[in-house]
Amino acid sequence: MTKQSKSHEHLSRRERQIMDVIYKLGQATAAEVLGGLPSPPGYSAVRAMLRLLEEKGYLRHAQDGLRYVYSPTLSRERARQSALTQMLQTFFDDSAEEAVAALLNISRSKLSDEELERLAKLIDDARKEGR
Amino acid sequence: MTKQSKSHEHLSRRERQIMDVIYKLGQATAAEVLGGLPSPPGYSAVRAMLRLLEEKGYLRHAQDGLRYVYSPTLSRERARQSALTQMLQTFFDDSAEEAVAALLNISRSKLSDEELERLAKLIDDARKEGR
DNA sequence: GACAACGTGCTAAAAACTTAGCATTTTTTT
DNA sequence: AAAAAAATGCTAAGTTTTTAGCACGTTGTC
Repeated sequence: MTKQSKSHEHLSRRERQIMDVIYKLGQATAAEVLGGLPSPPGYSAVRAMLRLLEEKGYLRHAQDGLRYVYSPTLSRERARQSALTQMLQTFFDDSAEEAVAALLNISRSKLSDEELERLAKLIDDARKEGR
Repeated sequence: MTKQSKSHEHLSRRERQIMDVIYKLGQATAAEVLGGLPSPPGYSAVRAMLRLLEEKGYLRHAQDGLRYVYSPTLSRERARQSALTQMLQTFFDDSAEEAVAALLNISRSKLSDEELERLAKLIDDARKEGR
């Protein structure tokens, strides 16, 4: 194994689930996290886990009145990249082309004309830049 | 939580790591899996885990001479979709457009002109179909 | 046909993860 | 100003995951 994506790779199941909820929401309180978990455990289990994740450096919290609001240490931007990279390696033989194709395929119906147009432009830009 | 992707969501850390290796390789023997794992455990730990994953229905094996060659139950194709969908939800607010943009961004340098051209065509097709 | 090499199955212990419960603190309500 | 409500911290127990070790089977080699 060459590179550790440093993040998701290490997390236990619950930890990962919790991080996912927080990334999805941007930031979240214990109660919100609880609401987003599959087979949700008790409230204090979630809190314990959040404390643990913070201790391990994956989360930080800000105080909002009485509550803690947790947010990821690693920016969503970077987490995205890391997750995408890992995904490319695992499922797409490192081929971005195939990944894009799969994405288009999945969301074909959901993409509006405007979105498609913007995408076309993005690719066009990439092509120009390559020259 | 509405939907379980039924696969990765449930797996423990090691289980996930092992499945990733197998998806990456397509299929793999115990020794190959071992070679692909981070902080690799002992050989027999890996074998035990493979047996467990098979028992749980995530893997099947074929015999090749003396060895077992494991492959995923869920086709790579479907696993991809499931992983992408989950990823979209977690990191991209369900926006395929943003995901594609991020992909292009990450692999800008790695994409050849031909690949970009094929992508342009894919998008073009999607646009035509939308009409 | 004995021996080594390679591979598997199984079991039980160690380690890690996950959880609940109680004590404490701060805020809000009456 | 007392009581209730909303949060957190911590500890210890319960459960699951993860691992190593040993027993057994098969194949090849001398």
